[in-house]
Amino acid sequence: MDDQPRLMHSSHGVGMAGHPGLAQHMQDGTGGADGEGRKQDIGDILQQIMTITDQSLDEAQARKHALNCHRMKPALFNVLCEIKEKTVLSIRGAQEEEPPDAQLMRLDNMLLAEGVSGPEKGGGSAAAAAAAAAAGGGGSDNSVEHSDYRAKLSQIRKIYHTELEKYEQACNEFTTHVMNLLREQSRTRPISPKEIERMVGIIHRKFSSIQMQLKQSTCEAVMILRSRFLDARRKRRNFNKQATEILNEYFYSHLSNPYPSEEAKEELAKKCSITVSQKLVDQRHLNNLKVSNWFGNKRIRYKKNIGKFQEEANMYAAKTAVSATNVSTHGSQANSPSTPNSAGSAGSFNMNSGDLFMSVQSLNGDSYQGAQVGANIQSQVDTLRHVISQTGGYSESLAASQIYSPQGINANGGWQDAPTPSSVTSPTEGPGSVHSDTSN
DNA sequence: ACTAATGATTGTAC
DNA sequence: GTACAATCATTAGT
Repeated sequence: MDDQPRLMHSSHGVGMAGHPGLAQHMQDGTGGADGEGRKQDIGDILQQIMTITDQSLDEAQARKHALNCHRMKPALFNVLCEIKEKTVLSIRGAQEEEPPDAQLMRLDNMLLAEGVSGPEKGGGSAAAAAAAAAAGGGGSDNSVEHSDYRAKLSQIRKIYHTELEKYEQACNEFTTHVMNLLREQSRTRPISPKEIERMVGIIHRKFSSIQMQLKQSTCEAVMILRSRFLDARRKRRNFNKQATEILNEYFYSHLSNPYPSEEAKEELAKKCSITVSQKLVDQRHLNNLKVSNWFGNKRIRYKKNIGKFQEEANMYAAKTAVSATNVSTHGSQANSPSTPNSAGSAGSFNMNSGDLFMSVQSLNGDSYQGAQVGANIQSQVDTLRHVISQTGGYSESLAASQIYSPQGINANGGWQDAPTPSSVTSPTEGPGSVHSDTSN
């Protein structure tokens, strides 16, 4: 870095004298007078460079020292600094003081929210398992998934922190290096402390932009991880046995109208521990959607192949029937314990209880004389059909072949479109004993 | 490896 | 917006 004064000096002192051959060569080139002049300059510079090595180090040092000790040096230095400052400010003044970057803030927020940049949360997987257990209730199936996710996340976190540290260290090292360099140079060049400060600022900005890139790629990694592990769309998980049981119970006890209301869906989701591990979106809506999906699939698959589902239907029917009889013997309101929202869900279905009983009567051969049902509770109606099958002493196989005719489904298919659902399976005439739900 | 089951998605109709 | 039907994609049983 001591080349500068030497260079300046030699440009005056040596010139082209030492290498006439080169100068000659330069002059031989084509071009006008202007170009020739420039080539002359270039030749000068080349010459200087070549002669630098010829100079002795001692000589250079001596010259440097003489320059530094010159009595006019401080004054000249100050003037030059001032001029430089003014020029630099006029050039750069506008682009200084940029506002805090919104993008950077977003990235920071996200990293903080994902637990990447925040404080360490205990021992990684242990905390993850606890969190998963807390979130999923009885969801032992997705805790594995969660811990896997957490492990990957902490891996990202680790990489992020080491990289960040590396960058910070490099930044500091580079800053001190540049500062030292500039301080050193300030003895021979007009460099004010202010300029050093500004240079440090520039360096920091450069490094923070690198940091931002790091943050951005970390965010991307987290997003990819999220989508891989937590996006239920991609990674389908079967509901656990208990959840399927609860849903099936509801389905078969509402077979005439298997359309749970929003409230019912919510309750079912809660009961089944169907929870979506996404805090940012409307979780309740997603949970309900899962229940809706299940019912949609169930309806369509049941309708498509009723025979296949008969056994299952009888099983759940027996289950709910038992609980229903238990409830009724206790003299309480006729409401299936598994279907607390049944009353509300019976609204849209285009079939009344009377139709149901018509089918019930025909199915059993005899007309139904059994226990009276509590008015308009649709689930009770459904459930009682199986009470009949049980108290009537029908064998399982017989019940399977007869009881679960799709009383709610007409020939056109679909529960909803059935204008006279009973007509398909029960041509036998018979007035329904209950006509409570005719509001639809 | 093959297949059935099953949760999710998509397109269509109302 | 919802339901249905078809389909996709994954899981689980063999």
